[in-house]
Amino acid sequence: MIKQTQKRSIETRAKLLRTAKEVIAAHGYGAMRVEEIVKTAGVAKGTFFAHFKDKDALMDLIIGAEINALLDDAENGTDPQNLDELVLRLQPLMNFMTSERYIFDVIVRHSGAAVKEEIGPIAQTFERTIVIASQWLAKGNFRKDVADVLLAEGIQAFAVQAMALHFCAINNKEEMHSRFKTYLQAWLTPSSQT
Amino acid sequence: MIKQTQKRSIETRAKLLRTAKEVIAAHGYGAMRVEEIVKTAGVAKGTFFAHFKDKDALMDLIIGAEINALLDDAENGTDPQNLDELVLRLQPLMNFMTSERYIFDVIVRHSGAAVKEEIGPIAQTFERTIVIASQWLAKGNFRKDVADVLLAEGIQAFAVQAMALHFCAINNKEEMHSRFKTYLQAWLTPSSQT
DNA sequence: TGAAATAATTGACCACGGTCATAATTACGA
DNA sequence: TCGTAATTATGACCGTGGTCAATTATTTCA
Repeated sequence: MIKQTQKRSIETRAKLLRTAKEVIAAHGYGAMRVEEIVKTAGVAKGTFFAHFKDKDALMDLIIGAEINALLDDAENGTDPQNLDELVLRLQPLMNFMTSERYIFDVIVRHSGAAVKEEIGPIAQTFERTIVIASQWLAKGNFRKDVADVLLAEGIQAFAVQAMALHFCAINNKEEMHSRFKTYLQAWLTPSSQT
Repeated sequence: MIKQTQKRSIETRAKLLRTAKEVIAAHGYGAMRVEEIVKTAGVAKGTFFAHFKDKDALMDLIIGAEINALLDDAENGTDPQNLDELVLRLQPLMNFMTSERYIFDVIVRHSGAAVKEEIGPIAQTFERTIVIASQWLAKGNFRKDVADVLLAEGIQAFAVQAMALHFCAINNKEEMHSRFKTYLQAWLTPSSQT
């Protein structure tokens, strides 16, 4: 049986998404309430859950889209050739991911796919990041004794670590990036150590 | 003004903790309900929140204690001298952390301290892990071109990465450990690569 | 010992995510 | 154009974490 999606349904979904983005723009991600969205959009609460599995799924969608936009930016321009350029290129991404504690939590929760068949938007951006980073590594002036994909996964691991530590009250945004650089220096250019 | 804690209060808190552990033992961490605990313990719901900031704080306490016990085990015996021994020594810890999706989420949420002054139990175990691991690294046959503490932080980052990827339906427990080993090989013994 | 001060407990109440039987709307064949 | 089936929307309702003014228990001290 082929399910026919009615035009009405598509419009409702679009309206919910639009409203969600407005609410988020106004009050931030963590303050987003399903009840506020449905009230603002003028639909019943049940309608929301007919369109999105749960609140987290909506967040996955919206945050995933934001990350993708930032990855688009990161892909533009000449490939980073060294450590500083690499760290700099990833700064907007990490800044967004740490702009709210709630965002970081959602991202970590969705960074691994729940089911093989259905990889969520955020999990897809993680895979995309690996692809992009390993291409940079292949062309740039980095360690060559291990596979680029493995190196890229390491970059991701260190980025998560630096971001997680950022949420200690002691650490600020600047420390996050410099810590990240320290990690990558040891990871990507081991021979350059003194 | 010195706040005096009454004996009654200490007993109530102990009863809540005991009951919580029983409930968890019976149904798992993720299925733990505050309402079930207070009902079983025979106290009002408000009493629970007079003793613990929120449900997460209780989890922080109980899971932190469990991790500490596993770290005690890991500290015993001769220090791991090579990669295989290191990975093997950390297996019980990683197995516990990934035994439930909910546990891993709680751990990640608490791995960074929220406030400088008050570092929670789980965050403390993360610091303790760094100390233990860097001592192993100092004595064992591992890379010496960077500080042991930095290397230890990397181990933690890769462990988290391996555990996060474990929750993809595709990956099983065995893959988690072998993936972890692959990471550590590139991280701890870069010169050994072909 | 009794009354005031402090500590601990209570449970009705709220917030908010999520469910589901029912109703309304739309699509489609005759 | 009507009747029927499929799709979508509705909102009362539930589960559960968390709050707080009121009540009860305990301590202090004259």
